[in-house]
Amino acid sequence: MKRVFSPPDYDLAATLSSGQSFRWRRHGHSWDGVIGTQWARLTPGGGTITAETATPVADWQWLVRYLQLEADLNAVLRTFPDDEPMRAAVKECHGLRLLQQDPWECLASFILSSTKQIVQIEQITRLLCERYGQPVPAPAGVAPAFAFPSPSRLASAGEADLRTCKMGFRAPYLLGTARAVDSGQLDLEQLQRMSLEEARERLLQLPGVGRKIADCVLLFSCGFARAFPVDVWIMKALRHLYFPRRRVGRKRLQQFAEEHFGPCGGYAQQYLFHYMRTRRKDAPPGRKQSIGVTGTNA
DNA sequence: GCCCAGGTGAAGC
DNA sequence: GCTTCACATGGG
Repeated sequence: MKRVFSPPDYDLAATLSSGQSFRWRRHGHSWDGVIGTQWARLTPGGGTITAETATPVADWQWLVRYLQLEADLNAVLRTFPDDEPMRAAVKECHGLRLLQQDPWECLASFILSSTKQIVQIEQITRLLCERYGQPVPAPAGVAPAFAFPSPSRLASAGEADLRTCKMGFRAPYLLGTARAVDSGQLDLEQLQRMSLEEARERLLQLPGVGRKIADCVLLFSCGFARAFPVDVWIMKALRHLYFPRRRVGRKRLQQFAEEHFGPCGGYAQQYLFHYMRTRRKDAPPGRKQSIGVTGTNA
């Protein structure tokens, strides 16, 4: 089944490859993935996104919500600080969006993300889904598709068994968190009804979940646009762009980010993150590319 | 071989 | 409070 959407200013490739979700695979111009229990192929072109599914779909709300097709991007961009680094990042990453993901998949994926490169997180989650996920219908000729495994399925797995998915020392974290969610100790669906601070407190009680991963879950799956994950890339970006030649610790950067980037700070964070990661690749070897204007190189 | 990767938790000052 | 270190695994 096929349906065409026309969201303004939507860079699908940037959005799906910017380290929010780890389950999309590019095939030519198209992207194949699984949302919930639905296989989907998304193809951008000419200001549209064409969605194909393997089974008939009466209501596309699940996709509209996941891709945030009705979100007002310009309203978000207007909240960004009017400084040179943000202008450069917005210009460079025009059309980058935030997804609204399933909280469990998001939480589990980011527990697996620590000190891993994105390409490896993609590999681990793929192995995890193939081993523990429910098969979902996919068109003939494409790779078998799987849903993300449920908390209860992972809660009943053995740690050694989980390690066969190459997650290493993260296995006990994932297992412990799966058990906490499966037992009802934490109801992920309730998080979005709490304050940001309270929801974060609840997530921080899970094994393998610290400030950064908690903020990723809050931002990418609970609708807290202010949550601002600070990872190694963002630390590098903030130091370079806003604190050149000063020693600034992680906590201090976190505090600066919360004050400086405003109510949609998480969006701004994603722009900076993607900007840093895509900029570096076309930098000539052996020479650092200047990013943004910091005053010293203006 | 070395260093690093969308970190966290425990142990040391 | 802060800093340092171990934790698996793979890529450059």
